[in-house]
This record gives sequence, C-alpha cells and structure tokens, in this order.
Amino acid sequence: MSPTIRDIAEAAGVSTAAVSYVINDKPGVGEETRRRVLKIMREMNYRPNPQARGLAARRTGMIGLMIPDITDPFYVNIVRGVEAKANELGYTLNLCTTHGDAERERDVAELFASGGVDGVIMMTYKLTPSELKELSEGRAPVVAIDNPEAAGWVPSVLVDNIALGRTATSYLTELGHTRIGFIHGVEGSIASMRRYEGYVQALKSQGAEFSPELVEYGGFTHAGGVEAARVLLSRPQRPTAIFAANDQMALGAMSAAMELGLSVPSDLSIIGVDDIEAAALVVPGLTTLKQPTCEIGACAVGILADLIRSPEGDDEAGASDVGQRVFEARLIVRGSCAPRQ
Amino acid sequence: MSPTIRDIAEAAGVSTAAVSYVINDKPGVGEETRRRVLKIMREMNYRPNPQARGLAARRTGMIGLMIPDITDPFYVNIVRGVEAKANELGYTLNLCTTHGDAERERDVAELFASGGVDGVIMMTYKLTPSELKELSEGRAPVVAIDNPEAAGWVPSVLVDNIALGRTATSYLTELGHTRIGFIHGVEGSIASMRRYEGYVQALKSQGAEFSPELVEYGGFTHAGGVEAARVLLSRPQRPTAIFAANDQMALGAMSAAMELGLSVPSDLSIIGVDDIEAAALVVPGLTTLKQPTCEIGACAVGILADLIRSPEGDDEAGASDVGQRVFEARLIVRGSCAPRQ
DNA sequence: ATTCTAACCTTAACCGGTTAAGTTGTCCTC
DNA sequence: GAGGACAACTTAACCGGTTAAGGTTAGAAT
Repeated sequence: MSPTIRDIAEAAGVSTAAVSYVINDKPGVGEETRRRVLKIMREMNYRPNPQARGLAARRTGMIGLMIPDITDPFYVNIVRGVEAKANELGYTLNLCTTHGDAERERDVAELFASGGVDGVIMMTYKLTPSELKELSEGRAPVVAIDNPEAAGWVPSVLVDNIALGRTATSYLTELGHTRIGFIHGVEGSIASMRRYEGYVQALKSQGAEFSPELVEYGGFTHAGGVEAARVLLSRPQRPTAIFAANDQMALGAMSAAMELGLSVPSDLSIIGVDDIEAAALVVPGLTTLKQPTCEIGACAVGILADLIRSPEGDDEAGASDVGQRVFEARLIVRGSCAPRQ
Repeated sequence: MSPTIRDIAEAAGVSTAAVSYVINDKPGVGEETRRRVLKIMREMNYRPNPQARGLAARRTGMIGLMIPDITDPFYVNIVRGVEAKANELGYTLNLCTTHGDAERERDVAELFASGGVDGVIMMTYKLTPSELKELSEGRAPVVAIDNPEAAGWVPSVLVDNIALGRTATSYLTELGHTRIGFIHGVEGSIASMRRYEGYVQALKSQGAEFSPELVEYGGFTHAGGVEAARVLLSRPQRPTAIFAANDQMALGAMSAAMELGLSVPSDLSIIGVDDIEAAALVVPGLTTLKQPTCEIGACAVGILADLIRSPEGDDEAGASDVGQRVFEARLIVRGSCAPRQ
C-alpha cells in the first residue's frame, strides 16, 4: 500500500507530528529536518490521505454543485465559472444533477448535508427556501444561484430577469415594433415568469400593445418554440417580433417562420436568451441576451469560500443581511432583428 | 454540531459497534435493538460522516472523472452516461476539467491518485499510457475512455473511429461522390487521425479519388470549418462532398457553401460527427455520425465498479488481458447529403 | 448438571491524519 | 549561575467511524 505519515516519520526519524507540520507548512520544524522530510516524502512518493486529513481538520476540500441538467448550456457555463474559481481556491467539485426532480434534489441535498463537502452551490427549483436554509445551517454553508425565491433565505447570486425582459422588449419597441409576441418556457418557471414581467413592463412604458393573444408556452425546447411560434404567427394580426424566453425556442420560432414563408428579420424579428452556441451559427445570427454565467459561477464560489472560512450565524445583526449579488444580462446583437417595416 | 455515532450509541444505550452494525445492515443486532437505534437516529437527524466512514472502510464512494472540456457536447454526453450509472451504483462524481492542458492533467491525476476517489475515469490526451498505468496501480483503478493509445495499458472503452470514418465516407461514395473532401480537427488529434484513416480506407476500397488537395484542418471549431471549406471549395476541381471530423466544422462548411452560392445538398453534400444539438436545428438538417456516448459512459462506470470491487493485479494471467470495449458510431441521416448529380 | 452452540452485544484497536500541550536543549540575560 | 525565552520536537488525545475478537446469556444437547 501507499505509505502513511507514520512510514515517513519513521524513515525520517521524527514524529508524525513533525511530518504533519512539514506537510502543512507550519512553523516549529528546523530547516534541516524539513528538508529531510520533504526529500523522503518525495522518495517514497507519499501523498497524504485526503479523508484522514479531512476528518482530522474538519474539511473536505470539496464544493458540492447541484444543477438540474448538464445538457443545458446555461448551466454548463455556470459550471465552468464555478470550476475555474473553485480550482483557483483549491477546492474540487462534486457535481450532481437532478433533472428537476424534487426527490432527487432532496437526495442530493441530503448527501451534501451529510458532510461530504465543505460548502454547496445550488441551482434548485423544487426545494423550498426553508429546506435550503435548514440545509445551510447544517455542516455545509449554501449559496443559491438563479433562485429568486431563495434570496433572503440563503446567500444568493442572481440575474435580474425582469430587467432582462425589459431590455429585450425595449430593444424591439425601439426598432418600431408594437405587436411583440412572447414565448414562455415551462409553466411555473420563475425565470420565464420574470422575463415575462419585464416584457409587460416594457410594453406598458413604451405604450405598445399587450394582449394574451401574444403569449404562448414553448417548454424551453426547440420543438416547443416551433409550435408556439406557429400559433402566434397564425393569429389574425400576427406579431412583427417575437421574444422567446430562451434561444432554443427562439431558433424554433425561426424555423416556424421560414416554414410559413416569412423571412427573418424583414418579416419577423426574433430575440432569445442565453447565447447558446447555435445562436451564432444560424443564418441570420440570433440576437440574444447573454447572462454572465462564468462570473455568476465564480461569484458564487467566492461568497461560499468566505462563508466556509468564517461561518455565519455568529453575528447579532440578524438574518436580514444574507448576501445577494445581482447580475445583468447583456444584449448580443446579431442579424435576427430589424426595424419594423 | 451534528450528532456522532457515539451520541446515538449513548442515547440508545448500546455500543458504537452496535450502531455501526445497524447503519450497515449487518447481522448481530436483535430486531428490537435495531428498531430502537433506527428510531433514535431518525430523531436526532443523524448522518454518518462520509469521511470517517471512508477512512475506516477504505472507500470514498466517489468516482473521479477527468474530461478536457465541459463545453463540448461529446464529453457532456459521456458525463451524463457516467453520472447516471455512477448514481445507480451509489457513487458520486468528482468532476475535473483539464482544457487539454498537460500540466493540469497531471495535477488532476495527482489529486485522484492521492486517494480522494475509489476509481477514476479518464479522458486524457496528454498523459502517456505509462503514466496512466502507474496511476492505476496506486490507490484507485483507472478506466480510459476514447484513448486508443491507452488501450492495452489500462481497461478502456473506445469508439472505433476508423470504422466511423469508413462509414461516413462509404455513405458518400454510395451516393455517387468521388471527390470527397476531408476536414481534420486539430493537428495531432488521434480521433481525427483515425477518422481520416477510415476515410482513406473507404476511398481506396471504393476506387474513389484520393488527393492531399482534398484535406484541410479546421481545428474542430465552426470558424475553422468555414475556413477549411472555403479553401477546399475554391480549388480548381472542387469536391462534391465534404466529411468533417466534427459537427461544428461541418456546420461551418455549410455556412461557407452558402456564402459561395452553393446549395446544400444539391451542389455539396456534407457529413459531420457527434450529432450536436444544432445539427438537428439547421436547414437542411446535418447528416452525422452519432457515438453512443451515454452507453460509453455507463460502460466505463460498470468496468470501473468491477475493478473497485475486485482489485486486479492478483491474477497470474499477466497484464495482457486488460479489458477493452469498442463501440460503433451510428449514422444519422438528415438532409445534408444527396446523390451526386 | 455440564457442555456446547448460537445470538446478541461490547471492547478496543484501528484507519491516517491534526494539534494542543508538554518536553528538551540552547542561548541570553541580569 | 539561576531564570527565562525561544526553537525544535515529541506525546498523546482526538476526528468519527469500522471490525476482529471476546464476553454474556439462554436454550439445547449430552
């Protein structure tokens, strides 16, 4: 088997404590001894056992990351940000996906709570805020991403989806559009609802038309986007622009438009959200709103690392000051939107 | 703090050993005692500490997964397969990305080797097979995915990229094409080289033309595909079909064709590899070769779990029998290929 | 009545580290 | 030259579980 700290200690003629001090760069060991121990560690190819270390020092060096779906580019990009920052801070990542399943979310939360990780980053939609809060009061602190409901309960980093909706919609109204369709994601999606809220706000403030006839659901999928757009475009007075709550649906809307003989952007302007890879590849390119996913991930890790270092709760200020960081989406202009003719 | 096994033992009036037996469903505990202990565990919201467990029982319940890039759909789909199967077998995933960086690959390997995981699944391209083998002889067994060089050294699961190249190319020759271009990925990519090899084999066996003029590099990116296709299509005798080593480049080739006023598939047939999401969304749909990524991932976990259960090495049969499982890619026919006119 | 067996449970040594407290030796100071 | 301060180690008690080996007890077999 691989050598233990005792083997090293013996070989170097010192106590395990001394070796431990060397490993952790702590004072109390002479220069000469330190060098000797290091040399022997190298020679014997010694690697401290992370489990034993963790057990004794009460840390695992791991951050748990819970996301619904590793296929969705939005989450993947957040994972990238998280990974980069976590790595920078010396943490390794424990990734679990939940597929939006409530039970699985609970299982994973349980797993993380049992102490396998030093902290948890959660993108969860089924767990209630109080469940989250309870979890965070256990062994590992929690930071929530993209969950407005959890904000206020646990430290959160969010994107302002209402502003996002306003930005997208205003961009279209400023191009002269007044009949603008909206394609929701799945029913009950908070992100979708907030984007819709921004859409309504912008319509009102710009004096553009608002009608339930302009709103459909597309389930966040390409096929759903096709369906929804077909419905919207076959209405007596069809919209001249469509704002879809994500890019897959926006691309679906684009297909539907082509299928109906409408040209994008001259007959129909389309705007999406997420800036997925395909958005840049289609012709015309899809104008979209990009959320700063990498920064979001990195920011969450930063907050979490602080919490791990100095566990909360010991302040009298009350729970009202749980951190919260809000990011804004950025408009990426490509070719899919044009002034109304 | 959260209760320990000693707290439970005390509350139940038994020894910690008894509690441990209950936790692990081992015999030697009476029905009544077992029930009492379970009840108390529930009441006190007890969760065994995974680190302590791992230390004592010499397992972590984690599988390390090393991939170059979490953005690449090919890897992501493998991760999905791995995650699902790992989860099924009670393992959790420790994900690390290397960005194809040799030093990072070594760091991660080191991390895994130090015993943080029970086994490792590697998609690595910079580590030498002997480094891999050495790693696998340490604390954690290793399974390699998609690394033909490692096969024979460590248990491997692969896709037959030569056959893939043959399949793609034969599909085109059978449609009557004789001048078929090939777009490589990055230089030195083994996958790309093997696909090329299959391409050459198919050309030869079908008596089609082979010329260095028909081969370009596209670096696996969309932009690179555009570039490469431009070059190929501006040659005196332009190819009537192009086989790109991945879908991004194939889509790039499609853009280049449109840009040059060529229509796909009537003027130019295009075939790619990977079946990325966008392949189904463009018009015409991209014909492509899909690797059974989920099965590959699941298969790797299966092999690894066996190795973890019964560590190798104890057989006299020699190292020649390291497992190896080869998968075949499947042709997905969409609209981007047509008979030569 | 004694021995054997089996079921049930406890003791205590580990797993491989960390770390507070204690020991030893050296040098400095007054 | 006694006392104190400091550097360099060591001792040993943990961290929170697992598990081999041993101890009781009750009931069955002899």
